[in-house]
This record gives sequence, C-alpha cells and structure tokens, in this order.
Amino acid sequence: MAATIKDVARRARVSIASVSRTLNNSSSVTPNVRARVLRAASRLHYTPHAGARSLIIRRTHTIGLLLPDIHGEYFSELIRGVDRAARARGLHLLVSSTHGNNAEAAEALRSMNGRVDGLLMMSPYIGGASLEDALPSGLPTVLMNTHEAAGIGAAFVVDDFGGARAMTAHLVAAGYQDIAHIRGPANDFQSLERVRGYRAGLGAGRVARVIDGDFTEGSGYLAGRVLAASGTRPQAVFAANDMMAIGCLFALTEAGVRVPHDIALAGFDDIPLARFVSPPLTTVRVEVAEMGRRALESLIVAIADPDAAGRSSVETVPVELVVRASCGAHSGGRARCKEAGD
Amino acid sequence: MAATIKDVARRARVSIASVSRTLNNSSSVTPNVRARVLRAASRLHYTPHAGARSLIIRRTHTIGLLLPDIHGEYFSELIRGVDRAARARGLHLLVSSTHGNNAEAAEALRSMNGRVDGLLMMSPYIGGASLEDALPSGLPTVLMNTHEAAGIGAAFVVDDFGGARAMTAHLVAAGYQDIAHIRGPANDFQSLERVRGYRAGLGAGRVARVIDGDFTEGSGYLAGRVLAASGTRPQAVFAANDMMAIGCLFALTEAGVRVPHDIALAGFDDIPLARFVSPPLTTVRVEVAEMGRRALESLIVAIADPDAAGRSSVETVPVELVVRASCGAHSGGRARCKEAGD
DNA sequence: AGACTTTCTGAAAACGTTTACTTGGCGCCG
DNA sequence: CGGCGCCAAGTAAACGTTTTCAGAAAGTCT
Repeated sequence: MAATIKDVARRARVSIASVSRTLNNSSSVTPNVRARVLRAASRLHYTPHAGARSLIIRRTHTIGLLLPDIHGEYFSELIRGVDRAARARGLHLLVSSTHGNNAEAAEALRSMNGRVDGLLMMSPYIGGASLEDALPSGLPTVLMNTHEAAGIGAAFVVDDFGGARAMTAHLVAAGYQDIAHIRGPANDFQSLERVRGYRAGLGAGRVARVIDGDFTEGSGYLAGRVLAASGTRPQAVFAANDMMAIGCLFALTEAGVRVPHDIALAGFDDIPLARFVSPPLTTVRVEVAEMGRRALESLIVAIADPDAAGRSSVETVPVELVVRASCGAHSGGRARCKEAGD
Repeated sequence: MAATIKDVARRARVSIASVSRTLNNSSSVTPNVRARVLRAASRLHYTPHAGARSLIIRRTHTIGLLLPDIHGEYFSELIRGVDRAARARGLHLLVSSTHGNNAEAAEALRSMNGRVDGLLMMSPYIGGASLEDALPSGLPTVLMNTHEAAGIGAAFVVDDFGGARAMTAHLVAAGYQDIAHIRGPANDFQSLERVRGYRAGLGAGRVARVIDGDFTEGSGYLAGRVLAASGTRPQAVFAANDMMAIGCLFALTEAGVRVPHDIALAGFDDIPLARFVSPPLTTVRVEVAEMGRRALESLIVAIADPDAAGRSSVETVPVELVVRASCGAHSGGRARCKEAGD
C-alpha cells in the first residue's frame, strides 16, 4: 500500500540511489534530478520506512524504557524526565512495563533487541532469573534503582537508605518515641533499603514496628485502619512511599484520628500529590524526573562510545527531607491546616 | 557485537534456514539439528534482531502513541489504559509527544512509519498544517479528541460539550447566578467544546464570564488571584479542567476566600487528584483510561482488517457528573461528606 | 585534440531475518 | 529393482533502505 523508494524512483525515472541521495542530501545531485525526485515523492506521499532504514544504518534513534509499571505519579514523573531529555536529542521512546515479573521483563528485553539503540531499565524486583543474561549482549544499558546494578553498565540509585534514615531521625528528633513503618513489598530492592534506613534512624533505644504494605494506596489504607483500631497506637507513622501514606491518612481521618495532632505521618517520594492533601505531607523528595534525565544522558554517552561502556559506575541520587504539616514538626506552623475545618 | 543468525548457523553447522525454523518451530526439524541449534543459540546469547524480523514479516507488534504531552495525571491515565490493553495483546508502545506543535507531530509521524503497525493519536491542537497529509498513507490510525476526526479512520471523542453543559446546568440549578468559566487554550479543540458547553448550560438569562487559562495549574492559580481580588466576585467558578480548578482553589484559599462557603468551584476530567484536595473537587468524570483501552481495541481490528478501515466511525465517550464538596451543592449540604470511589 | 580530472548517476551489495523453492536421500510400492 | 513421493535441509530471493564502486559524460589542461 504505502509507496516505497522504488516507486518514487520509477516515477521520477531515476535509480533508487538517486532518490536516497536527494532525500538525505548526502552527495550532490543535479537540480533536474532533484526536482523530479521531490515531485514524485510528494505525489506519492512517500515516507521512508524507518525500520528498513535503521536496519542498514544500524541506528534506530529510539531508546527502550523498561519500568516495573508505568502508572502513578512516580513513574509518570520519571517518564517525563526521560522524555524531555530524549526529545531534546531527537530520540523516541519505546516503553514497556514488567509488573514485577522478571519473565515478562526478559521477554520485553528480547523484543527490544534491534529496535532500540540503548536501554533504560528500572527493575527493583528481587528474585527469579537474573536479568543480566536476559540482556541482549552488546546493548548499552543504564540501570535505575536496581540491586544488580554492578557489572552491567552505568547505574543510578536513589539514596533510599539515607532518606529513610534521615526521615526517621527527624521524627525521633521531633520527640516521637514510638514510630511505626509501613513497608513496601518484600521482594523490592528499594523497599528493603527504606526499611534498613528506618531501622538505622531509630537508633539504639527504640523498638522497630514494621507493618506490611505493597506501595499501593489501598495497602496504606489497610495499615491505617489497623493502626487506628490498635490499642497501642504509635505516635508517628513513616510510610515507605507517599501513596501508602495518603491511604493511611484517609483511614486515620475516617477513624477520627487527627493528623498530626493525634499521630504524625510521613511518606517518601514527594509525588506531586503530596503537597495537595491535607495536611500536606511531610516526605522525602526524590528528583525522579531529574534522575530520568541524567540516566538518559548517561545512556547517550554509552551509546556514542560503546567501548567505555564497561566502566560500571554507580551514581547515587541524593534525596531531600521535605517537612510539611503532617508530621507535626513543621517550623512555621502554617495556617492552612484543614483538619480543623470540619 | 551481538550474534546474528549466521553466527548461530555456523556454530551449529547448519544453514540459517534451519536456525530460523527451529527458533520459530515453523516446520519440523530433526531432533539432532534442533538440539545443535538450540545449544549454539544459547551459547552465543543469541537474540533475534526484531527490526530485521519485522521488516520481512511486515508486522512490528508495536503501536505508536502520539499525544500532546505525556505529563500529568490525565495523560498518565490515558497511557495506562492503552498500555494495559496493549500488553494484554503482546504489543509494545512507541510514545511521542507533540507539545501542541503540529510540525513536530508531523515529524514524529514520519519517523514512526515502518516502526509501528498502527497509530493512536490525540491531537486537539487546531491550526497549522493539516495532519491528514502528514499521516503515512496506509497506516491504520485511531484518533482521540481530534477535531479533524472525520475521514481518517475510527475516532473517539469525549463529550466535552455535554459535560460542560451539564456541569454549568448543575451550578445553575444549585442557585448560583453569576458563574465564571476558566477556559483552556484558544487553539485546543476540547477547550472550545467546553466553552461552548458552558455557554449552553448558562441558559438565556445569564451572562457568560470567561477567563483565559491554558490547562495548567499555574494559569488556574492566576485566575483565582484575579477572581479573589475582583470587586465583582462570581458565586461559582467552573474551570475547564481539574488542574486549573486546583490552582484556583489554592489562590482562593490563600486569599482567604473559602470554598465552597464563599465561592463554589468545579473542574473537569476527574483526575485522581481531584478527590484528594480539600474540599474534594466537584468535576466531570472522563473515563480516559477506558477511552484509551477502547481506542486500542478499535485500532487492533483496523490493523487486522485494513480494508474495512475506511469506515470512519466517530464514537462519543460519555461523561458523568461527579458532585463532591467543592461546589457547595453536595447532597448532604455539609462540606465534610467524603465522596467514595477509587 | 587527446588525456586526465571531476561530477553525477546507476548497479549491486549489504543489513538480519523469513520463506518459497530446490535438492538429495530414503522408504515404499508396483 | 526402479520410479515415485516424502521429508529434512539448504539455497536464494525478498523486505526497503544506504552506500560503495564503477562507469559515463563533461569539463579542463597542456
């Protein structure tokens, strides 16, 4: 159906080589030939077949983006950062999500081979077959938040441990004795790091109290219900991500437990939503869009210089404590506390 | 670097045809040959080159997704809907954003030719060159919320007019006389439809009051500031999308104007965030993920049956009024009623 | 005016697959 | 015992490009 370069050549009464040359103005062609080709191409609505083209020039101008999920504000932000950087470079994005399933991830990897110039992957999932051998060999790859970071290529990992420790320490410093933690899934690298940070931040005297969750709002809600009904309600709750913190906030509010008056609350990630809930959520800011941008830049240099790709540098992405009203330790004591406005 | 089918063939001492046959188990091969091929393939870490493969089988198992932007909850939801449906069908997604720039869109379209089996496009931008002739001919396409919907293929358009009219009518029925509208950008199809719906919903007696915006939270904030400072403050504000409504809400709250007590507020889209702000936002629900899913399904049938693609059916996606506290007309009459939903 | 250089164009190979066609070996039946 | 069909495996064409190489035409210099 679609016109090929042959059709254009035939119509312009030239060889396909001349068509190619005019369209890429690679080497000089006679004005006459050029005009004929251009006219034929536009008449036929000719659009080069990018697949065939990339087969021979060995460049697709596409990079693969493999994420555990593409839903939610966290990944949306990440994609945004990657997309901006990619578009600035004239690159396209082939996205895929693995849903924590390593077999699916391997399958996605296979089908990306020959379709992308490089790969940006985030795979915090732990367990199952290693990803390393599923990776098409020779494909430049940059990892994000992946525990197998070493040995593949460049990698960026968020300072989950440091952030969680700092947040816990902050709550401790604010005077809370009994601080609970709603954790993420057990097979998630970041989740583990945050638990570790929480434990480290508690210090020696305090006892850890960890509630299971899975990073979803629903699991946070459940945890909140349990906490509200519990006889031994903690003084503060630190959720391993913002969505769980928000779910928890809803459960608490519903149960008549006021945040931060009755219980302090904190999250992790600083998703855009965090500042919109009431009270605004104290959290740990992760510049996830920025991480995406940097990861892409790093991938680009790895693509340009495949030899140096061996140096597997792991870069830590810093995080920042964002203190808002929900933890009760807010400096200014903002007037916009909505929980009183019933 | 990466091994090709030839390398496998050489190592297994068979022809490349036999390799292909074993790997796709298309026709029967001797157990002996089969074993040799499999062993060689795994030894060499062979992964088929998807680009070359799709060149000859004329199928990429990828669909292109072209959106004005990929940022924000609205598009995130849309992508989610498309992604789920695509992954259920074993398809990949090649995403691109146009940022309201039709030239960029045309460029993106060109480079998608030969890389995708079909195209899912949302292009509410009005003006500039028509998209119709930028479309690679013969590429199955499904449009969403695009004013040029006719003549290209199947299309889905949200009932922006109906939703806006219903919302305005709701505010009128709630007793508000003076209802302002914060509109979206002037060159956006949906934006225009919503203004039109607003005007229709006002009815005969009332006078329209339209404030300019551009669908961003910032523009809503500005509008809110203007309104709060205005001597003739309206009784209700209907923003053309939720993000502007939320920006407006912040400006109003900051200026000490209470919502809904002093002024009613409503948005459009029902993004996830809408129910989290306080007061929860009255809005018009658009099942945007569902639209994405349906659009993809529709695209799949168009791909499978390219002949019938000519029937350019335009399907209207229904919307639904979601009344929460921010418009002051909530059933219970009090602001604290929490709207259920997920 | 002849040889040499320059410039443009076309033929053909290459990219990595799939697949139609061909070959050759083997058993079966007449 | 010879032809016939069958089946496995190999050869080569095809997909739509880019690019190298060679050839031809034209211009330039002595």
